[in-house]
Amino acid sequence: MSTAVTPVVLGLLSLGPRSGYEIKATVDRSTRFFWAASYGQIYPELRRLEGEGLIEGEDAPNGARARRLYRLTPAGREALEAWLRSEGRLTIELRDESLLRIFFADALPHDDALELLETRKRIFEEVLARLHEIDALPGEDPPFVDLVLRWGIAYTEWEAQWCAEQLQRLGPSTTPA
Amino acid sequence: MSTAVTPVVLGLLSLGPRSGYEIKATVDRSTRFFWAASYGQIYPELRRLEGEGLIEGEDAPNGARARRLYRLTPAGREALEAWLRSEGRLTIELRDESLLRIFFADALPHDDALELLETRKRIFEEVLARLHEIDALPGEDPPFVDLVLRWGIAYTEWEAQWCAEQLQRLGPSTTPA
DNA sequence: TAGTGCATGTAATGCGTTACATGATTTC
DNA sequence: GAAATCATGTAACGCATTACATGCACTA
Repeated sequence: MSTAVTPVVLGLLSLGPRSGYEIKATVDRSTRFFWAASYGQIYPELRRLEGEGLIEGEDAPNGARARRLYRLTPAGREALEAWLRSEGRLTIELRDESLLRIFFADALPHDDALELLETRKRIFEEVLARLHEIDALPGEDPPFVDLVLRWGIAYTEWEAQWCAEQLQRLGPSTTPA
Repeated sequence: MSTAVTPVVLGLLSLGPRSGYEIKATVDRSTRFFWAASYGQIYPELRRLEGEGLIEGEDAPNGARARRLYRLTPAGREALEAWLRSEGRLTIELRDESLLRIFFADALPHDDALELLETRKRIFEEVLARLHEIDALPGEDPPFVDLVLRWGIAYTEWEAQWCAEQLQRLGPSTTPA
């Protein structure tokens, strides 16, 4: 499980055979919210994993358009399960520029500082809208895939709610007429 | 505001003069939860900012131990305020391996999948303990610095709570005697 | 026929961490 | 006298994104 993309590739292939392009597309509407991956990582990784026998590729062109479908091998499934069960510290990292601004908001007049909370609220409301769109997409998801989507929605709602509460608490900003 | 460390350095110096070492130490018990910074970024950045006139350094050795204190210049304060008010997309990125595992947990037997939720819960409970320690540290924080600490505690509690609820919902795991 | 989506791939770039080097001071 | 902490700094490395190159297929 050497690189950070390895689990995403193995995991998505555990849900069914896919091409590199489809892996990227799936990442973009699912894991990218908490685990991003780019073409520059995916394609080299697919070849590496094939070389190691964890996945196998099969040419499946659409007409004259080249396309290569990958599927998990039994060894690949074992590697995925081993990763899911492995011990050791899990990376959980956040990089949140909005929060950083709020952290330093004492450098601003009070109303401008509240504006930062307003902005944060708006950001999460926009994310929430996008998550609802994804949720409305047809097709069943496996239970835990769905659970993580629920998490995304609940978390995003919590963030927006938190901002709303703080805005309330810190006094209605002196809105001009 | 060219690099990612710039706002942290300017922001922390807006709270009072500090050395590079102290900036790193402050980051490690405050912003690192949502905005990390390493020596490899901080020291070069301090010199760059001094060259640009946004901060100024003053030698303030402790005995024979070299030490250089930096403080914000008026231009630096303006740059900080400009950044706080600037428009454009804010980076908000999450990298959460625990969530990634839960996302792919359908590959495991149900009880092992629940184990992943248990692990996530424990992780956030540990973070919460560390945040409470930081909270108990003596000294007043500026209002918005404190607000972000409150956010950290509330958010972490929410995460642990969410795990607890899902564990409840998905059935008590068949705990062996 | 022009634009968008499907499909694969890589080179360059930038960014940030890790690890190391050095040395003084305080604490046990 | 050893270990931890204060203090500054950089080189190497790895990782991930960005941008580009290429070409087919479908649709408006």
